[in-house]
Amino acid sequence: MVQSVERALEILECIAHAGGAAHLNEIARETRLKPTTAHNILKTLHALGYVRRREKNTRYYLGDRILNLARVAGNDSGLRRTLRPALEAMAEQTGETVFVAVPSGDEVYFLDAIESLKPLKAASQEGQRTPMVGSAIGLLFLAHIPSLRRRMLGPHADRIGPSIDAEIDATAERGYALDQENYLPGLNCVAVPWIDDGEVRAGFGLSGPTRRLPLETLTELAETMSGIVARI
Amino acid sequence: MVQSVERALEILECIAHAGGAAHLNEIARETRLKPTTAHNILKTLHALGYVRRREKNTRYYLGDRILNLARVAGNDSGLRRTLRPALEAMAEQTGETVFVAVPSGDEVYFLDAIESLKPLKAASQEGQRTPMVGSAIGLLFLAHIPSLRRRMLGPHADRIGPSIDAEIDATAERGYALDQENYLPGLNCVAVPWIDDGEVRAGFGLSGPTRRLPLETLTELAETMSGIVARI
DNA sequence: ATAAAAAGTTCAGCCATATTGAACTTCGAA
DNA sequence: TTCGAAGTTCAATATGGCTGAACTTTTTAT
Repeated sequence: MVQSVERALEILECIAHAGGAAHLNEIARETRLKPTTAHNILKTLHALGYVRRREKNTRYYLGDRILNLARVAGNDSGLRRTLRPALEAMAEQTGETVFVAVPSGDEVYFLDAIESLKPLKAASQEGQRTPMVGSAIGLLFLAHIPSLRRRMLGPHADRIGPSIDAEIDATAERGYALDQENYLPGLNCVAVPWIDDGEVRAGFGLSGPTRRLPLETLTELAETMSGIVARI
Repeated sequence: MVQSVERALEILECIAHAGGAAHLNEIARETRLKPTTAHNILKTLHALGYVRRREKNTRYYLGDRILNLARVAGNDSGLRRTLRPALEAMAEQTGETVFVAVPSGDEVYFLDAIESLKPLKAASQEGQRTPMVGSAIGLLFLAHIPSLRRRMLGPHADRIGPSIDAEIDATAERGYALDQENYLPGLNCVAVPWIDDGEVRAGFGLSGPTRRLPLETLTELAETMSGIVARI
């Protein structure tokens, strides 16, 4: 492991996590680097265009050059377009709030969503991010992407939550993920994977009030959703 | 400058440049690194999720984690939506092929375009990339973004083309960029900047056959386009 | 407006760390 | 199956990055 590479990327993620802009000391604290070291790396990132600064304040911003890589690495809008019909089918057939999410580093990113039309409904989280641990959709990714699981949990899985490892195993076993009021009391979720070219590229989720979605209903919905996904 | 950070990013750009996948030796050759060094850095990038590998072959691919940063750094679709009306106005008022482009690292990226309806027209380059040097739109960015100019040309500007420095100065002076058959014989272009919050975020370009677009017409078009941009 | 505090930047020396080449293993073409 | 090419590991070494102290700039408080 090349130390400074790891640190540089940690700094970039740190700025991203702070919403795209951060102060040197903020970054240094967050990454547990000495301010001087953080400064050195930021200077490099700045010189290369991956980080920028504005006249007004002393913050460090993420630079456009990152988009250079992203445009090749993958394109969200293409993916969204591909999956939209399936999402619409799910919304129609289930009547609940449904969404598409992708693993984005150590977090889950909500790519697209359709809200239920019912008076009591789960909110769309389109454009938001959520930690991997603690949601059905995150569980889904952890269960299907071994490298992610290794990176996130490693040997000290228990620190995050007891039984988390067992939960992931159960999810992997049954193929889809369930969340019964873990993410939020009163809210239940199911999530099924979209597997393309042998790997999980995205996940479809459905959430709604517990009263409408008992365990039995959730498992039925998982079947319905899997059926739709299979036809993509 | 932290050397290994620079190298790591150069490697990522190298993979991106190769279309998203590359062999170790390819990367090592391109970046002028020893294969072992490249391997070390790639191993780090791989462990962190910025680079991935597939079972089938030994190539290194760009990983999804980069999108993590890109989602915060900026979003092309938002920008495109903002600029679309202006682009449509230009298409209507000029009748030529018009486009929106952004600086993307050391290259120009074509974000959006509307093709002329005339029988002889410039092609849309939407989604493509082009070097900074050699096009009106690139000239525009070089003239308006000092840091970019420094990075691209540095002290040895003459190596790239004679008089390139003079051309950039002239572009900066008049505010918009011109290309008379430099990019392609028979093709003329104008490009005007969109300045937001004190900095160039994108550029609007127009191109068409030389016969329809003599110098005088080009300067008039620059006025027209600037007027439209000012109203964004 | 001024001063004090906080934040950011520069620098030179030292030691940890990345680099290196050589040896080894795996992959892929013939 | 063989052979050449591509990828990976390892230990030694020198390089390059880290560090703290001193300095400058920016921000906040009075």
